[in-house]
Amino acid sequence: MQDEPKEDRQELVAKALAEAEALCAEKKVRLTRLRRLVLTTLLSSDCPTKAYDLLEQLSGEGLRLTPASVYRSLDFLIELGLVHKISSLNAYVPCTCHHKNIASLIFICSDCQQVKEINDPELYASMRSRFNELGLDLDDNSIEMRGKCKRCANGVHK
Amino acid sequence: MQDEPKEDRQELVAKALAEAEALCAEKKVRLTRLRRLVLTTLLSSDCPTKAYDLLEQLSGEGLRLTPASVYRSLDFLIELGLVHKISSLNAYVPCTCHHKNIASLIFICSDCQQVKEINDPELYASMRSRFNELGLDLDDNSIEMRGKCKRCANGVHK
DNA sequence: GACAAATAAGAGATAATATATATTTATTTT
DNA sequence: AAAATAAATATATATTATCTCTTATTTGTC
Repeated sequence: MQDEPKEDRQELVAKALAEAEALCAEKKVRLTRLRRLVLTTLLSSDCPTKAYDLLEQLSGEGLRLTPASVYRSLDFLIELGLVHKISSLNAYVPCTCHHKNIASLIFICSDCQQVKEINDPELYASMRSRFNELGLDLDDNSIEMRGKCKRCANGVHK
Repeated sequence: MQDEPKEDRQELVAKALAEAEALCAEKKVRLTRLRRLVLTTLLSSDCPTKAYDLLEQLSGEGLRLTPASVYRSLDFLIELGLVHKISSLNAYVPCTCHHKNIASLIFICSDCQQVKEINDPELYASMRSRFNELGLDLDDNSIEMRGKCKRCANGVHK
């Protein structure tokens, strides 16, 4: 959503990859070449990426790849919490919470389709407690919502 | 989610249809036969219904029907707010807010997949105001979240 | 009521998204 | 280096959704 610190993109990718490596080591699972490539591609993109776009981009890089392989890698990354699926877009984004294990909300701009992950423990807690009153037990990282991001609300596109 | 008043299902369907008629009249749009059938089918179901299940059910009733027609009807009903799409299930549910124009949250049980629409203006307002602080402007009826419903949290299936 | 305009539905094809299964290959452990 | 485990490939197919063009229906308007 373009309001991150203007740190170099490549640096951010490298940092996120290092975090992913560490997480996989900790969980004793393998960040294989394909999984790393998928994650890198997602991290390098400015917007949610579709499975078949991943397929195409990575195939372009000389890999021989099928949809199933891409989906398996995505599932792995999602399971680990490194990637989120945006159901309403059928697209995927890297997690930006740095694995602090904070439940987050996914905010999707209904104009520009960009995604912002909201870490707001206080808000989350108040939502969770309200749901508990209703007898409902909220899952972590399961909230997808739409609205206008700052830029679009201010009419950037108009 | 099976905790509604034990009013007769058919009565509820009839009531909802009457409300839909009224809404269409007010908006000067047409609740055609197909649209009414689609809505009736959704209202009559205990759980979110998939587009191709609608297709099959309605075809069973002697209609000649294609996917496009079903999707067109769904789009119409969604546009009017009479139906919600559950993106994470690729399925559709009738709106249960009786068109009081109250923004609601969609709660999906991650065990039984049933859907509960939560009308809680206070909670919604507090979320909206928190988002405003972040420069984000929440859309109405755009929130999809998952968790365990009362029954599943209590281990009904165990 | 007859007609033109607007709206909706039907037909048929196809696109986009995702999964299943069996087999092969690669990696880790022993 | 063999066995065990995990991952990837190949191939087929399932599921979800849209496009284009034609036909039917409804809604004013005369």
